[in-house]
Amino acid sequence: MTRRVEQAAEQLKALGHPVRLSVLRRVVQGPEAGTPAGELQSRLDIPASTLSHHLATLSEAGLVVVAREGTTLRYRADFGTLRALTEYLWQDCCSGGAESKSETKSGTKLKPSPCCGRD
Amino acid sequence: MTRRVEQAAEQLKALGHPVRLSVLRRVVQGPEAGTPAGELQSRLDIPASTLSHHLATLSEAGLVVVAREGTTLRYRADFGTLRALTEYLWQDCCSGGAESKSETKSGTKLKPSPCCGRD
DNA sequence: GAGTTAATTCTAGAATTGTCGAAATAGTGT
DNA sequence: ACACTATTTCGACAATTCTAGAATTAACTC
Repeated sequence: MTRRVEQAAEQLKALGHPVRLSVLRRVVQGPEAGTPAGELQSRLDIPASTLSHHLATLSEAGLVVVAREGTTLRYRADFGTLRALTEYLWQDCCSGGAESKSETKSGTKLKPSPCCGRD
Repeated sequence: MTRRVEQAAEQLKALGHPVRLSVLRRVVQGPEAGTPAGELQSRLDIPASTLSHHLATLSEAGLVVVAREGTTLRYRADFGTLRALTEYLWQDCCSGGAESKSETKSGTKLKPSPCCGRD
């Protein structure tokens, strides 16, 4: 159980909630400078305190970053973290599933995931 | 809050636990026919009932598939689901973070995620 | 059918998470 | 300092999740 596994699990868990996943999507698609918490709140239509709690979760997991601008707080995605997580997931868990989308030119059913033996 | 968001959240949540993430890694790297629950159990060194619970969670989320072979149950990864999830995560949440890895030939900081307006 | 092995389901207690109103904090303008 | 807005923190309760021992089911062998 390396540190990386724990970290990835924490981040995946943070994404594992409909509201938080929606928040992330909005934030990713929003302006580079970040999306104000208030805007997220009115779009998602949930109490501010609830949203704030979810934002804190995303933030603690390192998936979003916050910056104050006057009285409003702008949240933006941390693409570095996001990309690293997706890559981890892909490499360690998903790649090699060559069967799933018709057949690859080279033979069928190659052994999955190349990166092994380090957990 | 489309169905897809809910589903992706459920799957991400299932991955959001160190034990389950470890299980998935083992299963992905294991034999195509699937890895026996007992083998997972001895490797991870947790009570069988606890592991069984986690396997059920992964299974309900559609991330793994089970098949009986005599008295043993073999779990294997469902690469279709896994790939779809990774793709979803990448496209909707991560792509566009072009800054994170040096600079892409074409200009800097393009607007993130292409797929919008459907949540 | 009795015995054995593999794994799940049952059950229950502890711990964590989710929700949200009320109160507090931070920043801005007057 | 006061008022106003944006957002968080506090506090409390409900709901869910985690863990693991005990009981159970399933399949095989003799």
